[in-house]
Amino acid sequence: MNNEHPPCDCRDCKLKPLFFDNVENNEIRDICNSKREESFPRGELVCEEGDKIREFMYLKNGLVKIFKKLDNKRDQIIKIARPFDFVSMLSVFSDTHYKYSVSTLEDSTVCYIDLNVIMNMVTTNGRFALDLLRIMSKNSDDLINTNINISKRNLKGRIAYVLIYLSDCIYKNNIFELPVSRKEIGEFIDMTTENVIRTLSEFRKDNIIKINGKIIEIIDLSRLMQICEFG
Amino acid sequence: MNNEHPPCDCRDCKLKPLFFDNVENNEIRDICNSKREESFPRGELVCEEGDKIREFMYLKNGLVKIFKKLDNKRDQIIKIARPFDFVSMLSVFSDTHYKYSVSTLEDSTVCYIDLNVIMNMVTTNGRFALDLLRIMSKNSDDLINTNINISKRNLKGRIAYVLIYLSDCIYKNNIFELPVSRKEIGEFIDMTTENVIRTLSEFRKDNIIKINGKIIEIIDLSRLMQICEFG
DNA sequence: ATCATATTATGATATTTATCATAAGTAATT
DNA sequence: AATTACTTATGATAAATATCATAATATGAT
Repeated sequence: MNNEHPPCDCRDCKLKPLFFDNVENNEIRDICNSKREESFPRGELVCEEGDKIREFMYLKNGLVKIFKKLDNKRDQIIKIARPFDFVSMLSVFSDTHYKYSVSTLEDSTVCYIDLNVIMNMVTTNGRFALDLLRIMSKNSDDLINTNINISKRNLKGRIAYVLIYLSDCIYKNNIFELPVSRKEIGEFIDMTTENVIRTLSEFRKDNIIKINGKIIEIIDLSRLMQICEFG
Repeated sequence: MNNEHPPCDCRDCKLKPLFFDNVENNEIRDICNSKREESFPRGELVCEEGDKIREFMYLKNGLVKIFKKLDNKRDQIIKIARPFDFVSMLSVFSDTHYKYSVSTLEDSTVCYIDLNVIMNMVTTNGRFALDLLRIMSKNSDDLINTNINISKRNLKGRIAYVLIYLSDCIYKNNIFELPVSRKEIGEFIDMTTENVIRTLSEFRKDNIIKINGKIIEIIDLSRLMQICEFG
């Protein structure tokens, strides 16, 4: 047995169903042998737009934001993603360099797989190729939907939308700690920082949420859903 | 020779480089035998959100809009696409029903290919699979970029952006006929119809463009580019 | 040809949202 | 402990954008 690699547990990886459901054991071995894991504390840059794409990467645990620089003062956050939601496929198959930056919003672990291994598997394992196509297709749809959901809403509706998104999709709890600053919320849903703060304050005054720094508690969900729906 | 099918010319299709560069002659024959072409006059619905996806389709010539219903009064236009820009891959690999509607903005021809033939080719021809992944990846990137380009601009900047887009990318001419109504422009770049009309009128008054119904002539491109850049 | 309907157009006004100013609280650094 | 920079907070004001009203023109249907 080869001891140069860490004990291989890819076969038990909880992300396996994401793309490796249709991957044979010998292929899994290839992946294990070439994979590399890296842990990042909260607030760290995982990759930067312009960087050369060297590996296929996916989020094993944690939370990240995917964003693009607009100017010195402001980024555009494209997506806030958890494991299963994020794989670096956006540019991998169409470009040699990243078009977006990724940084961690919580302590996170990223798994890197040799690009050639992935490419090779696409060409040799048809079901894996179809899985990748399915995931990319899903990603695209999600992007489109998120964009529509944001741009069709007014400011109150947008804040309601993110709060429900964080509560429902990310933390599955009506009380949670914001993983981002007010400024970043604005960069995600196209608002100024002041208006993010103001709108949150209004919700607090109207007893829809409680605010304690970054801790948010949703205390009137039905009202919040109503605002999300009708602005 | 089998005369049940029309003379097969897929090998000469100008769209071949889009995905069939890496497809062998016998596979091209399969495609030819199962393909079907349909012509639509301007303003026709090609598919509607909710429809069952029966075939893989791509635009052979013409111009289409891809959109989603927001409510009775208003759609969201996601993309205005020409051949090479449009293939119905958005939902094909992740869903059984269309998530978006497509309708023609100009007389158009759509080519339909049996989904099973495509799926089968993905699993048997690795380079074709990689080509599809590359195209989907490119599509995603384009979507993200367009969205950012629209949302970061003010109304004048948005109108300047579409005019330049139509002139540069679609018609390659500084004089062209708008393929869409003012309302549709608004549905694409998130403005009210009135403001689209008003802004176009302003540009006319400032001698940046000439307007004659749907005919637009850009007479001061550098000024328009400046507005596009700085709003 | 006529009627109904949608599109283009413009002005007045209301609403929404951004900007500017100021300040207090937090976090990081020296 | 002091300094600096960043975040949160709030109010006042300006600017951007939407809404409402009205009309002329164009388009499609009968």
